[in-house]
Amino acid sequence: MSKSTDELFKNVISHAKEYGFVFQSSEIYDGLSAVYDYGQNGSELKNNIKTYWWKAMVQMHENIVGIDSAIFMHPTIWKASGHVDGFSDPMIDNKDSKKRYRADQLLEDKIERYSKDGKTEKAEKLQYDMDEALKGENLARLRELIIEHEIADPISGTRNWTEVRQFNLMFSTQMGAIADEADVVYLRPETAQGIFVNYLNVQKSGRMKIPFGIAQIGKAFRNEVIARQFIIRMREFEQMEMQYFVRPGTQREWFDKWKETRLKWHLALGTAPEKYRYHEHTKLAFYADAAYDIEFEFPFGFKEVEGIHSRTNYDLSQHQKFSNKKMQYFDPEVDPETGKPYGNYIPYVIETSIGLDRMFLLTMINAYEEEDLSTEEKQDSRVVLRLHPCLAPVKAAIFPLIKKDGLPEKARQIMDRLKVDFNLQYEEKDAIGKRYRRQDAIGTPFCITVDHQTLEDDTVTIRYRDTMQQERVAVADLDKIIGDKVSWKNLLS
RNA sequence: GCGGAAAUAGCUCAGUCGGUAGAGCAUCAGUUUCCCAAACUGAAGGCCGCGGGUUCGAAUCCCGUUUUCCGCUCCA
Repeated sequence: MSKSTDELFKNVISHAKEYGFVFQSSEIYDGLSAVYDYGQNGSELKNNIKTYWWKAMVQMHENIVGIDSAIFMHPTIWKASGHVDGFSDPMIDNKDSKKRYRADQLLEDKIERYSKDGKTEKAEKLQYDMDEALKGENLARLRELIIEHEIADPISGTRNWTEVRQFNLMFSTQMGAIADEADVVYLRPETAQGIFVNYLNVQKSGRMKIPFGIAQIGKAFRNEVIARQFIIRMREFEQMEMQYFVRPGTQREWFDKWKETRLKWHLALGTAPEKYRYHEHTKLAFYADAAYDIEFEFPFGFKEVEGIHSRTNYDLSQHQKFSNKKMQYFDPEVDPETGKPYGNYIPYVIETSIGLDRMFLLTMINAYEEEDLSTEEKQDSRVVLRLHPCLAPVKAAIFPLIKKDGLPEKARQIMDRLKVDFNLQYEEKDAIGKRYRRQDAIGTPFCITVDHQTLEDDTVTIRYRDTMQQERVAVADLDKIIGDKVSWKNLLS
């Protein structure tokens, strides 16, 4: 990371706090690690990003519908999805090599070696001890076994081990008043499962025909081992996911289509294309048959913003198995090869999953500019957020040029009419130039100034954030001028 | 989780040898009425992250802890 980009990132974080975009959670109590709150401008920006996504995905596609599923779900769902077993391994670190191992894996290796060396008795004894420890979830016992059997790190060769810890990325809590094993529920680690378990409900009640999609925006929770880099990795975060259900065999074609469609969505905001790249997963997760990430070049390097995964029929098949409910879809369309309908099958799924918080950060970084406005006479600069007008938290600010002569009253009148349609701010404090700069800092695309001439001919000046140019326009035309620039048509057509 | 660094006003940061905290910007009120950070006057804002210890005395030294950043690690 070069000094200047490092500096830039720090400045964006400071700016985000100073102007009410992002605060650390529970700051007055020293903060809560890797949890953040969105402030008055941040929540507006975040909502606008959500709206852009929702409109692009749901509203613009006749065959995609949205849902809003609960964060709590039946615990068995997480067994079916692989989240319970797949990420609750006992881990141990070697302090010298700084490598992390699965404790049971280390013991298994040792058992194998005992067997090979003909020490069958020892092998059996260790196997028994280990099974007992695992069954009882006795982590301390697992560590004892590693120490007792003098297991050394294959890299460092030392036996300088940490405690054995259970890493489970899911947060759990109890449902019901009495704490009981059976009442454990998890906070969802992804929103996708809420879509899968509702797939039949939506398909039937919405009379959806394949291919169709179900979209959802919502919070997800992961108890990350380490969470850093501001809001890049948070313990509580928000995802915007769409699962697209397709006929088996067509997944590649839809995968390619969504891969392109999603990148276009990003680029429509005006981001330089070289800031984005695809990253192909070479090592695929157990449920996937293809996976690409859309990565953005953050100041600290390219990071995943969105994943497009071909999830096969893994999730639906698993839910069919665990719930004993048929997850199949009857496809009446005629297969040209056989001349018969495609019939019953479990659909394949293409997933697009974007991290809303990362998208938010990306948008802030992209928009942030420290502009040098110095002339020969004086030094001058401004911080401006060049947000797309559709995303800007405040669409326009209305200023009386001065605080008297009836100008504030006139400005209020205009404000009252426009605020029905647009999120506006009114300011009369300080010199006009300062007010302009304050709006630049939060990315407001327009500033409307009411001056003495306004009282005579009902015209105002409108000042553009990006060019700092001003124009004199009729008050009556303001709705259209602002409306045109902040219309979603600019992004969706 | 390991190693390193840091934490002082809303933001960016000073703070000497251990002697009870400052600046710039920002904020608020007033004067001024001006189209790109104007000026002037005034005000508010800090248990120096938190908890211990050493000391007559700690923002400063020591220990612990929390949070943040960097590297490694992790990320079904």
